Amino acid sequence: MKIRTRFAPSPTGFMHIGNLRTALYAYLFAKHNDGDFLLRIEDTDQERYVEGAVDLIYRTLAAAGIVPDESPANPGDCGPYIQSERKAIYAEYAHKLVELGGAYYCFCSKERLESLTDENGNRKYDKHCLHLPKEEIARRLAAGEPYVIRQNIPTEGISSYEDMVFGTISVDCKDLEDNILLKSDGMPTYNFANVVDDHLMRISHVIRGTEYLSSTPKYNLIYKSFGWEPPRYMHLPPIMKDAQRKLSKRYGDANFEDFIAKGYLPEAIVNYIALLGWSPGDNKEKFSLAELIERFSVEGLGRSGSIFDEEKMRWLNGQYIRELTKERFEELAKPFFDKSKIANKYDYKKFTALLQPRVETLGEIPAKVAFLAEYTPDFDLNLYTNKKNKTDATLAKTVIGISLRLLENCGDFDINVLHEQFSAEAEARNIKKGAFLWCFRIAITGQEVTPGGAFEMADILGKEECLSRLRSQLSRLA
RNA sequence: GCCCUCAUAGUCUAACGGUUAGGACGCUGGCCUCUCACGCCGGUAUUAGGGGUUCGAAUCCCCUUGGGGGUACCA
Repeated sequence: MKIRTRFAPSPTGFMHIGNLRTALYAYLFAKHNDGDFLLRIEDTDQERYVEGAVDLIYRTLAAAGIVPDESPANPGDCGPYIQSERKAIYAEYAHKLVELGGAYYCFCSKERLESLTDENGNRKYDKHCLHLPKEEIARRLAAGEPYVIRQNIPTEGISSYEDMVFGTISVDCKDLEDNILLKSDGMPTYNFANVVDDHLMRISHVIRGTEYLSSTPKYNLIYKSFGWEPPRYMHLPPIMKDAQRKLSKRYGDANFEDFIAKGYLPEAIVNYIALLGWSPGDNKEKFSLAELIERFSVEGLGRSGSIFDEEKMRWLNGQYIRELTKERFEELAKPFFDKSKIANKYDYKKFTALLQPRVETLGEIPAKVAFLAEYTPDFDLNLYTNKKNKTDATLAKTVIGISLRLLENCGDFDINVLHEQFSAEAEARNIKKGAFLWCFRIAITGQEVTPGGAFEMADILGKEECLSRLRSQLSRLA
């Protein structure tokens, strides 16, 4: 039998890292086994539907490199792939399930349901409508009375299954309730839709979050009533924001698009989340999507929740940035330069070579280059003092004088040539190279820390700017 | 409350009865070096607690504690 997995999000908002990871694992498992991966939209709760959410799901999967074999946009033979468009299918199967004895009509009012609440605030449906006479049911149905269809859970017995991650899960039927399968608006609940769809779409392995771990026996009872073979299950532990809170869609925690906007690379995000809850078994940390498909295994899945750690993802992202070709980095960095204070000033390309080993996310670029636009000649003179290189303002004055003369007399503004001239001059004057360059760099940047050395800074600034800055410094040191 | 479930450093994880408990992030010391960064070398820190079983337990069993999930006309 062909392996078929699915990602079945409900379009209710952001795609956070947890949702993406579920999709990723379902995709990896399918592809590792030469199977199909499908996308199904679970929009049976119209109240929670969020405009644009479906689009976001497509965009996110695409950015992550996850391509569904079947989806609403690219249907196979199991369509429609949007649950709200499958209403008639659910109704048909719900009524069939009633005939099979696995479900029954319920006409109970909200008030009656509420009256079932006990002193502890717990409520469990009492199967009242299960015992309604056939004729009464037919009459009320014919009269157009609103109804729901409930699952008829056996009053005794144990339902269990073998989860591929957690092992045997057993639940006593008496702890289960006759849940609503088909709502009064004719829409199915998740409890029913997931069963019908997974069966009809020939899903072989259901991969989803642990929130369904203990309700799966209940779903298997439905498969049983229909006489269907249930799929295999892999439940995934949650990704946490901290020790006690799950990542939340509602608050936009750790959402994919935000990370992209902050300058994370999709490959790095995918790599990071793949390792959040799955281990290859060895110490390898960097994986391309293709390698993940190759290596993915159920044995590597963990059973406890994992806290999302942006620090580590940032580090991984840095690794990816450093491996980018120069051209690719320039391309990716450009929008961030355009957003910075030096937008359209200086030569971006001269800067990208300096920045590539110095940023872990592209979003750090604007802050790293801002100083160029913020030069003020009256910066703190103490910057000229550097213990290790034994420099101070007095030495700086000498160095600036020499530098100015060299720069004024140079023909081409070639930093390699200048570098030699500066070195020779420093040596002749018995000034240590480190000291010389420290003073020079401070003079032209006004910054203690710069993303690059003195000559690299000079190269970016250009001859005229260097001259003007050096002159301003010479005059204040005079 | 009841049911399901989880538990190795601050974080992600390896070990599937026998290792000085391994790797990574973080933090930190050093090297490199014109500052910063990259890179390289080193260090720090872990089996939640208590009982068993066993020659031997992070690993198996029980209890406790703590965490997560479910208990909806949400998914």
